[in-house]
Amino acid sequence: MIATERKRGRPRAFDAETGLDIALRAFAQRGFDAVGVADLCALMGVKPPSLYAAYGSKRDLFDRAVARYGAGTAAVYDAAIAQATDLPDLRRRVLTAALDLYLRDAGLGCLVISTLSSTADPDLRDALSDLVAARRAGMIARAIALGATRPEAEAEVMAISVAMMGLSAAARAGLGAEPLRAALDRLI
Amino acid sequence: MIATERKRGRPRAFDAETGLDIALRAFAQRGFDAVGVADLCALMGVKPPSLYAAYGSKRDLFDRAVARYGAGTAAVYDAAIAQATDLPDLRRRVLTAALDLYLRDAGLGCLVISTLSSTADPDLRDALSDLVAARRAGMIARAIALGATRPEAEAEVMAISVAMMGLSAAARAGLGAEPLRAALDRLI
DNA sequence: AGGATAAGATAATGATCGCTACAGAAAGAA
DNA sequence: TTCTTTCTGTAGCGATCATTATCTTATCCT
Repeated sequence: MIATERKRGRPRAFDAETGLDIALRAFAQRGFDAVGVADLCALMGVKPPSLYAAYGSKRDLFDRAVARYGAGTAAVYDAAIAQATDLPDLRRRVLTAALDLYLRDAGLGCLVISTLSSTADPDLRDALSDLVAARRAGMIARAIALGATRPEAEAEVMAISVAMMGLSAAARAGLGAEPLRAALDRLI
Repeated sequence: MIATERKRGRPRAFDAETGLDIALRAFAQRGFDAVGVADLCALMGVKPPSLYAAYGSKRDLFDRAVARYGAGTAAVYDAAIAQATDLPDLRRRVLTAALDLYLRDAGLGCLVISTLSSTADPDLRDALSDLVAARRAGMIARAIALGATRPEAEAEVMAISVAMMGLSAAARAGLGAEPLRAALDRLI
């Protein structure tokens, strides 16, 4: 633990990391647009000026939540992709890992996908779309490394991506774990 | 054509059916929440009081759009379900029919699924969720009639439903027709 | 023409949005 | 203590939300 030097001025009365987790949960559950600053403040037990001093803006807070989400899930996806032995195995590993993530915390779905398909902000959609495209690119590269042709790889990864969008939406819609796992078994 | 009896009072300056189509497009493209009454008025070339006089409320207008959408798509899905000969054929017929619908008009996605996964209104979500559940129930009944056990039928229909959610989200995200068709081929 | 009826536009309602000016409070530094 | 720095709460900003009261305009019926 780095010796947190005592800072000058009045100390913050809440933990910024805890607040970020709370925001991440709220954003994943209801999407960026549906979570108001007033909601976030109520959940964190904080007034708007404190939230803005700590995080900048609602969008900045969301971006930090996405970064945290990505940091927490990258290892899972990277491992699934790296360990895949062929195209069907890639699909199976990625989709089962994704569904496990989506079902955590009573079915939050994917923060990125959920907001991508629910926000009205074009800038935000573009940014999240880039994230999804980057993840797809990584899977395509791996599929090609496993011997697939580029068209094959692109089609397979698009199929995986579509399935992920469906699983995220279904998990967030409240569909239970067992039905979704049974359904996923049939998509693999 | 029924002889539209001349009504008393000042005649309406716009066509309510055309306006409903415009609203249907806007709702399917951007979701219920993201389309404001001001947007609808601008698209229809109408002022708010006229819109409210013609349709009641934003929610009423949306409900009428959903009814219209359902009336326009029910035949397609009913045919796909009725013509299916076994479980794989049911999936193939329903998903290809769905994707064709989703790709119309530069990728509107499904009005019901798009709004279901983007609105913050719990009442609206419940109503749309019931619509989706009803469609699933129809498919499950057909699957059982085709010889599947109930668990089999439920799992297969859930797989179809998850794929539909993914396809709708993907189409609305702007992914092209050919990549999506290639991906769908791999999910069948 | 004159009255009845209904749709038009203007303009405003209260509520909520993301965000912030301002002043008071709590800490270290002098 | 007094100064400086940084956070906190109050209270409110302008913008936008869905919705509507009011008045004017256009048409039918007598």
